[in-house]
Amino acid sequence: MWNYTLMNKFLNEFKERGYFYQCTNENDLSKLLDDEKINAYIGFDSTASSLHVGSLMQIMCLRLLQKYGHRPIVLLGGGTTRIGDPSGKEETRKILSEKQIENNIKNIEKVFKIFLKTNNPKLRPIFVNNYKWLGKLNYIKFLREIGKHFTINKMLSFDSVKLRLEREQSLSYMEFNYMILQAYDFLELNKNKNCKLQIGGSDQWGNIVNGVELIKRHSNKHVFGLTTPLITLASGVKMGKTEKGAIWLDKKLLSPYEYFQFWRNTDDRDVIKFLKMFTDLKIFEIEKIKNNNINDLKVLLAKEATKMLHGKNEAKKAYETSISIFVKKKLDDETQLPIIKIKNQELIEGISILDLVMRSKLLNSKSEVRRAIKDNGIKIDNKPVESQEYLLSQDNFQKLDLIKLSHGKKKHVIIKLIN
RNA sequence: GGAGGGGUUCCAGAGCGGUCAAAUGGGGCGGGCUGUAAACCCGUUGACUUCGGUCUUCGAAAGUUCGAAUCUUUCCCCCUCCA
Repeated sequence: MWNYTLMNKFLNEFKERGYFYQCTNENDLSKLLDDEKINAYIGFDSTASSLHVGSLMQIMCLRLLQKYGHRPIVLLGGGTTRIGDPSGKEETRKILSEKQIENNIKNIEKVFKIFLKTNNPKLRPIFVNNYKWLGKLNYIKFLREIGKHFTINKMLSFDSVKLRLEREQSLSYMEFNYMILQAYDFLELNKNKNCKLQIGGSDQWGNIVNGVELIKRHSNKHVFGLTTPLITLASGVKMGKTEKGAIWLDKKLLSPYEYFQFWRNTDDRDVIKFLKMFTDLKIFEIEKIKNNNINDLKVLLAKEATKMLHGKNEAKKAYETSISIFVKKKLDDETQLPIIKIKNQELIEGISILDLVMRSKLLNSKSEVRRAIKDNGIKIDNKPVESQEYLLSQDNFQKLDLIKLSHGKKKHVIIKLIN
């Protein structure tokens, strides 16, 4: 068993925080990290316009790396996104247009500029787009130089391929090549950016190993791969996906308040784990407080996580919004809840509750609203609306020019009167 | 290329001429209990509705029938076995 105290500090913390799953050669990597500051990369999927919390652990890995003086390389796969990774995919992906991919990449970069912000120019993240090299590959040359290092026998044995074949799901030749392209990315980054380590989720193991071996065969250099575990929530669901939609790391897609709430609603069993994984709190500090009131810890988690992504101010506002809703049950103008404006004039005729809820986007159809009302699920200022005939009128705004419209206990919207 | 089996509402999966907007389970949503947790219990889960109904859905199109998810024909897709 490897002795923790002898292990490289970065690796040590990497493990303590729960990021570690597998490594191609732990001892040698530990030595390398002791001896020099390296460049390491992680590739990110660019099929959506933003990343969601499912990628957060990878981002945190780069952040940690940076903290120990190593330089992160962020690969946004303009090239591989055009192909699609078959790992864990039930079906062939749809192919995105060039424009879309370029836009996605631009937007995703912003997230890294937040998480990997630094004053040290030597540690600034390097952004690379593999389309730059993959886009101009010469097929024959590529087969001769790179393709010769891969055997079909071996490729067939990788889970990403094997599973698809076993389930008799079709796997296109295009997708079959994905792993070679990813291996080639590593080779390219090793040559041009002196990148010696690739990190990825455990599902990337096969792809990463391929890269390590390719570099060994092609350039006779020893590089490393490191994977993180797949995080499943205590409830058994894969992290980051909720029925309502993904937890995006972009305030245009998910408000800071909703992001805060996501963390605030963490399952009890996951709280300590998440504090370690997704905050900057020191491990020993977390150990000290781990028996504190569980709800206080959830608030701490939510505050820290929100602060990291959206900044101190937004985090504070998100916290205050949550307090005003769940504790004080009072409204104020500073809220981060969505605000729906209505004109005084509209109140003369009155606005039907059906239309109002539709405008608030709290629900998607009038039928849903009717049902929700029947189930006591629609509330105005915490009082259930009793009839679908309910009309919003000037009477609702006697005291304040704000009212709160809610669906259930957790989804709220502010209705604001304007002239 | 030959022989069979199948495509059903978010998912899995029943239905196999009217009583079917379609059983059941999962998931989702709401309510209760609580701690903005878990577990549990209850309700709900196509759209529109003047709450009487109306409209659109069972791979696609055409047809038989008073009436089709259910029968026929053609087409598309998936699977199993044989060559």
